Amino acid sequence: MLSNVVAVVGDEIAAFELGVVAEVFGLDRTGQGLPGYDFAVCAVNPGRIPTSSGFAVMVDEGLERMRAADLVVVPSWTSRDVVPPPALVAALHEAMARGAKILSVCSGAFLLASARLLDGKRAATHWRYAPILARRYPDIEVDAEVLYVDEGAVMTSAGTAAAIDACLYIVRQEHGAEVANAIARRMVVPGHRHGGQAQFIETQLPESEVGNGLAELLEWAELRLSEPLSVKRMAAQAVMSERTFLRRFYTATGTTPHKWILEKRLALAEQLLETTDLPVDQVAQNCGFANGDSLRHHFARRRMISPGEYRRSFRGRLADGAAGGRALRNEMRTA
DNA sequence: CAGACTACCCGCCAAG
DNA sequence: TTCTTGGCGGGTAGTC
Repeated sequence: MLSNVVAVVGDEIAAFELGVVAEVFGLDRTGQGLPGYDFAVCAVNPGRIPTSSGFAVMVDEGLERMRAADLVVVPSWTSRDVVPPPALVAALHEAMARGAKILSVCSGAFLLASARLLDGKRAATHWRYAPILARRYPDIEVDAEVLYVDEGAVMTSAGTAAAIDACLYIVRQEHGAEVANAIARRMVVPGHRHGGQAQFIETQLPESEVGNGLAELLEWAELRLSEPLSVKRMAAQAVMSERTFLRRFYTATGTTPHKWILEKRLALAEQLLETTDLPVDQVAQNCGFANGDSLRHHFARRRMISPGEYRRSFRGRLADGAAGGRALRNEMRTA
């Protein structure tokens, strides 16, 4: 039975992700007949820790607090490009060996991956980071389409709000659906959400306005940006004639399929340029551009800058890893 | 940069 | 009658 829950943070806190964990496990609901948890937040370096949202949190506990935990949660991990502190990795291994369950949220999967806790396992992370995680750790089977993955001892969940689903899932396993649903009601969220995180990929218009069965197709296409996406193929996927598809597409998105895909591919290219050192030709391939020239052509035309310049200016502005992580997460939050 | 080729996509229009 | 569908033509844009 999980009764002692510890959220562990690095040198920067993702406020929402930590907040979700604290809301589910840290709030005393025993007065309403719901289970109580001994909840704490601990830090690699205790003290005043800034959040990515402009305010700071006081964390008193250090890593030794993890020794009592039945469940260790990593709500996010700031420095995805930096080797994590050995003491933190050791504490995670110790917790795992002791039989504690470990849960990561969003970019927290990078910490677990770096600590080699995900080797040979399936894992989830925010959809924007999934390709990066998969590339960096070929041994991990990254699933970009689910809200969370339960591998028993280790559990990973997708971006931001998927933390709610993952935490409630844990409660449901321990205490049953009734308890989990009661907590969900208190939080005013659905007790159990179906579907993958793909449903949160930003679309041109609110989903309610993307009718005509186009919403599914947009999701489908967005997950396949690296593949050839002709009008013919998409129309077939949407089970429509090409002419009707074009009309409905324009009605739903306000743009044409070709322009929509181009914009999505450019956005993906920007992300890869910012967060990886892949050569431009490789970035182009991963984004569905025929070659580097094609990417450079469209990038220059729509962004008024070359891919190389874009990468240099981004890296120049955000030289240190922490600032880069903050910018990425802030950008993600607007998605 | 040029040229051939291909795909896109939008007006038009007949059919349901 | 009004609306939607879907085939066709061909100018334009993208690809090689």
